[in-house]
Amino acid sequence: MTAGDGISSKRTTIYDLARIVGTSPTAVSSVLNGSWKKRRISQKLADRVLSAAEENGYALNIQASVLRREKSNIVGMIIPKYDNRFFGAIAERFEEAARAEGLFPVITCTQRDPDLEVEAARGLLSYQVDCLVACGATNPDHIAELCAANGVATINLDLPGGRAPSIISDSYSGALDLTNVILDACERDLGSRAPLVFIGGRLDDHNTKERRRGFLDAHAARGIEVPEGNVLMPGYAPEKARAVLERMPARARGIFVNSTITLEGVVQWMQSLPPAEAAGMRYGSFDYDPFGALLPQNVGMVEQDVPSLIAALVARMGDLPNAPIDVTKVPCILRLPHT
Amino acid sequence: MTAGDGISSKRTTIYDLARIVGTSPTAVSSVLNGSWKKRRISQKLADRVLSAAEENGYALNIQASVLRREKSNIVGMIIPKYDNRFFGAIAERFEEAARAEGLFPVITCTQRDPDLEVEAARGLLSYQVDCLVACGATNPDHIAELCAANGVATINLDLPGGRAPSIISDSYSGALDLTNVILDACERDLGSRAPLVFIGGRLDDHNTKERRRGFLDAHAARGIEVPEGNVLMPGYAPEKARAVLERMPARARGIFVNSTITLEGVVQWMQSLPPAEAAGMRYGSFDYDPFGALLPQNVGMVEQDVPSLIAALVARMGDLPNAPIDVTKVPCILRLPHT
DNA sequence: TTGCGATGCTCAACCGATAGAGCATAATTG
DNA sequence: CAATTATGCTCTATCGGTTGAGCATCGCAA
Repeated sequence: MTAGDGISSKRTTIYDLARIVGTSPTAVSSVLNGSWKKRRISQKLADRVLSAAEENGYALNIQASVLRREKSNIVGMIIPKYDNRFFGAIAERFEEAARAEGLFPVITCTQRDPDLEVEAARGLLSYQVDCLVACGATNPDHIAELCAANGVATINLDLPGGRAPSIISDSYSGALDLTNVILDACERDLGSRAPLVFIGGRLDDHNTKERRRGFLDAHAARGIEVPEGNVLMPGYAPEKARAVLERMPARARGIFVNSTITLEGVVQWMQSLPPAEAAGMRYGSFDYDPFGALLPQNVGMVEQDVPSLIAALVARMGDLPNAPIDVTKVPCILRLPHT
Repeated sequence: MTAGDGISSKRTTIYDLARIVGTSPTAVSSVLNGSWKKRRISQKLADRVLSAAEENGYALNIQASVLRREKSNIVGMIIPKYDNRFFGAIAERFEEAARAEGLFPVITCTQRDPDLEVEAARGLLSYQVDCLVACGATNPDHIAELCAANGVATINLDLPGGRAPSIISDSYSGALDLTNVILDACERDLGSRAPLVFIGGRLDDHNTKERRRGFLDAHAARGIEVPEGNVLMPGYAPEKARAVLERMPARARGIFVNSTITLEGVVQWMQSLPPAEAAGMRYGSFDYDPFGALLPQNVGMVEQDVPSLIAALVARMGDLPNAPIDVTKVPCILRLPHT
């Protein structure tokens, strides 16, 4: 790039191409966006425009394009974190599915911070997203209202809301199955029929509520009473889980862990115990992690079916903006250690 | 929302707010973008505009704003995957840092697919990004050329390139340290001074090359010769690693794993062995994973210092577009099992 | 030879925000 | 009191692409 090479600093526009080819900007635009057949542009002109675009490294200015069009073809997603397999897979699959639909995905992560959630949603609205997916949002209805005020449709993913269609995992059934797996393992391996300990999450969180319900029902079906102190919901953070387990008076035998993030704390805690004591424990966890699955006392993990969740999401996106405000539950996949 | 409520379907614009407040669109715009002081708008009018914006759920139309401005304040990043802690942390921290600088981050993931990488870069260019970060790109120079053609600056992250500044981890030193940790553990725990096995990655990948160099130098410093067959580079995929380990003639005692993704395959393979045999092995891995760190035979992980990488990235972004084309190496953090 | 549709293209307005220039009115100075 | 400066706002063009309307020209049939 030599000095005085003035062209390099400016992007090529359809006006440049029009001048080069000797036609109108309209013709160039219609050739480049594919509407040229409908607009009766000749094949010959189209070819000339395309090769000029190629030669000059033309790149569409989305801003200008979206500004004029009614639909942006941009779909937004807010997601809490990228620090576990579940959300990572959601993000990857969502991008993949959106691209397959000819849409442009923009994902932004909100660190589980309600304020950042709103700020991020507002940011995505600025992009004129056609649709906003609120994944694992702490207050999905607030997001939905914000979007409604801007005429943008929303869908809730992972956590349901009352103002938009929701796609969520069937946490109840998953928890029921997982509880049974852990109870069986405790009986088989440890000869214990003691009630399990439930750890992680918050009671105001829908998934935690459902999983707790499945946890309790599985015990009830066996006639095992669960003392109130066995259900610990100090949030998801590993340190919180660890602290609460350390303060627990009686020693747990079997543990139901509400998320892999919480599981980190549980495993840290177990590794701090005398090995013999830790060996007398079993646990299972919601959400799947390939390394977590390989830990010694882990007897099962419940994997959320991300491909199906995204498929359901895309289907609902097709129905927008008149989709019914309902809740779609997708079954989970129980992953047992392959022995 | 009643029928005939025509307003609900349209987004609020500065023209709407101007009409509501009884002022000009220019005044509204300058109040909302913060330039009102410079433009001598009164505090009184500013307050009225702000409350009207609040009441009407106004959201800026970025497309229009960026179209008019010279800088977009949008920074793009392409990233290979979201399926491990390293890239997850990169994405989270990058978003955080960008926002702190008043920039708008857009990240898109490319599935380690070279074509998708280019397509994604082109997509981000359409957004008029001021700067594009190519993280872990298979062909960073191609991306850099594409961007240069559009007058956009690039920075390489994680993998270096020759046409843009690069911020990478000091893989050589990290690998040297990790190799020593594993060799020590093998000698201490197993009484073995056999050369380790190196597994994962590709030789055309800069990081793999550097780590292999550190691996070999650590052996050389101890006078341990490494047979060529001990260095296995079948890519990163777990299945590839597993397959290649199964085909290995001699049994490994200590293993240097090139990434957590590869580690999945290694651990699967070890769990398929007779437990006594697996117990006689030790390994360490590049990149940190909290569960991976807790696996029994794991004697150490090298964590890339993501906060420092991002800090270096942001510093370089400030120098653009005239930043020197150099390579910044950030030291890694050795994480040992806390005994 | 006129009439009419098909073909191939151009014109002008517009999307929403912004920046420079401009224009009143009020306050201050000589 | 006129001249100047400060204050507070509005006007207009513009970014680049898209869209509906419009305008030649050509071929073909009556």
